[in-house]
Amino acid sequence: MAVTIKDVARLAEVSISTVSRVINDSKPVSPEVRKKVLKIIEEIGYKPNEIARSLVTKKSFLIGVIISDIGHSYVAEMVRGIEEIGKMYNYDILLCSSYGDTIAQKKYIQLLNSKQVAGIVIIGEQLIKEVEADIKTLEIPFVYLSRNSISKGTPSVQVDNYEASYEMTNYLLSLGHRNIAFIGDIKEENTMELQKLNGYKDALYEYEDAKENVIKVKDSSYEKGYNAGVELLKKIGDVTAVICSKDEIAVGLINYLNDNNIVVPDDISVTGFGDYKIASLIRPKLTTIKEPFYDIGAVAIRRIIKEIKGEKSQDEIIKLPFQIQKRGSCKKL
Amino acid sequence: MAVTIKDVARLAEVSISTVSRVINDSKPVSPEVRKKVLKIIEEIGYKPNEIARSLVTKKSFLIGVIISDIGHSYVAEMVRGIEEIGKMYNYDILLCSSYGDTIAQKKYIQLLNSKQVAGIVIIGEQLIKEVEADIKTLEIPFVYLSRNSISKGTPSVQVDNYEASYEMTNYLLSLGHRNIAFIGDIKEENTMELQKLNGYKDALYEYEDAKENVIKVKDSSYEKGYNAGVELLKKIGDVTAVICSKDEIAVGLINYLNDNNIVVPDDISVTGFGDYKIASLIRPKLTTIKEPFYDIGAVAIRRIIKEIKGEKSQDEIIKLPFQIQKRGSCKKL
DNA sequence: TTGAAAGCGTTACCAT
DNA sequence: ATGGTAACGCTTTCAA
Repeated sequence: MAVTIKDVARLAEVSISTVSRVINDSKPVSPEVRKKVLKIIEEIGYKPNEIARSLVTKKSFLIGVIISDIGHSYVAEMVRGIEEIGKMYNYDILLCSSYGDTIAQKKYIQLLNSKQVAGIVIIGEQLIKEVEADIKTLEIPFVYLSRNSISKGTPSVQVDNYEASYEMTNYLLSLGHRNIAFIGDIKEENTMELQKLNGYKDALYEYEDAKENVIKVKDSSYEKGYNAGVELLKKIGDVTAVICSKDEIAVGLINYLNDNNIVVPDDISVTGFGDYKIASLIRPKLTTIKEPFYDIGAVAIRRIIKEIKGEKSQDEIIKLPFQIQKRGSCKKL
Repeated sequence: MAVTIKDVARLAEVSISTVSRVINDSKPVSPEVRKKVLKIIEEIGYKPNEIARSLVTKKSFLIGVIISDIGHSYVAEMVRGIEEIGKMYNYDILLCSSYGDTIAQKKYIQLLNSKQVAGIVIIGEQLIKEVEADIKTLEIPFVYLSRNSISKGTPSVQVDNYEASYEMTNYLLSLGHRNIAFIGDIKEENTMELQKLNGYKDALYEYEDAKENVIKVKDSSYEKGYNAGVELLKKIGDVTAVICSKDEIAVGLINYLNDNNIVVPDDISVTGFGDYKIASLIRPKLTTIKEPFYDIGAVAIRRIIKEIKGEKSQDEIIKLPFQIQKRGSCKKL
């Protein structure tokens, strides 16, 4: 049996209330007593039982993080941000992978609630309204993070996708490209992808000689990017640059082009979105939008901690700055 | 205030003991009463408070996972395995990233203990004896996972690195290569790297015309692999194939060779170790040893759960099968 | 089969 | 400034 507050109290010859006060700095304790208690604590290596603590305070210093899949490097980055900043405030991370399954998400939300988590972060491609409703009834501070979808009225942290896409398109235009294709996972609900598409379109709009070319893919995977290459090839000679809405798509596309003896960037320029780890590992290195995933996680958890402390946050959606990473996959025309 | 066992008891007109028995199936309850209780539970959506439960049972259904860095894809894979299998047994994952810092690891061990975790998995490049000692005093089931170091007498799950390296070397030999270099992060403590080196050496030993060439790197990173290329180039023309002890090293090396107009696999064959995600994303695709990281995590957690249930495990080190993934980075001489 | 009550290790209120 | 004690929500003896 581990040592408890009672042992400390007995050995220090004070009441457990006093020991509690010393541990929590909750009420004044005379210096001598404090010293004595601290000494005993040190001696017998007492550690407060967090479980008992949580039971009475109803706070667990646990942040539930429901993710789609830790295998995605951007998710891992976000989790890092959440964890590292959380730890600074003594919060620990309870990890739950849903693999996009709504049932699992709902189950985890209940589970997290029963573990009395202080906050919840959901990271996923999409936030189902049902899940959102579930979480809101709990009155637990929460933030939704995605690289993909937007949920109106839900606290979130992200970059300005429209702006990023606009700037990237402009960059390609400035390089002399006029026939720039856009490959994206565009669905009605996928608002971020739509924002990117709009940024692309609006940038092109300012150039009379620019031509729009949109290829839709069903999801944002390496394979879909690879396959999109087939459709793109029908347009080659025509298209000189491609904006991909995700790095995976770009990498898949580059591999397809490579496998078909089309040289990036000599024959065609390619850009991505995200700046995942792989972006600087492949050859040519990928020109892409650097999304600050770590910071997104960090800001999300800060926001939650703020809310725990009672400071209601201001904006629903916090926008973080992005950057264009110019690398070898693009070339002046 | 959430509904508690008392509410259920009141509404079902039974005692809380009975409700408890129904929830836990711990003692016989008459069918009618059970049904009534279950109905109420369903109706009011009662979920037992896990915290209160843990307090009395001293079990938390939490598995502490202390990792180096979730950013490494192999770590992410292991965590996936741990999490997914853990969930099947109702265990949740408490994630702690140490970034290799011993102090942090020790702190987390105490923290996990105070949260009354049922088991601990440590994933890291190295397990410091001090940390190991700490954990062993706790008498919490634990497993150490690494892609790198071995800790004698510590429960672990891994592949047979010697065998894998031996087979990979043999594969290259069978392709006609005789001047095969080995690049590894070899330090005294790094026993896995040493095992790989020995596998390589022993395989070569059987061929009289085979030549040994070992390049040591300081750690297993992409950069070190890239830089190892410099040293390797001094030997080129001579060396026709390179075994890298990690995929990162191999990818770094391939990029270096690529940047210096040396064609893989035409001029030189390269192999890796791990089969991280990137291995099949780069061009040429990397021939490598597929280590079953997901399964390693899965087996580790199974082992812990077994131990929780009182079945002491058999072997200290469980060996899992590996596979050689033959891809484009190697060529017949 | 069921209920009453003790107890898990804390915190927080109420006295003193 | 300090101590006593109820309460947190549950499990688990002990009796009935």
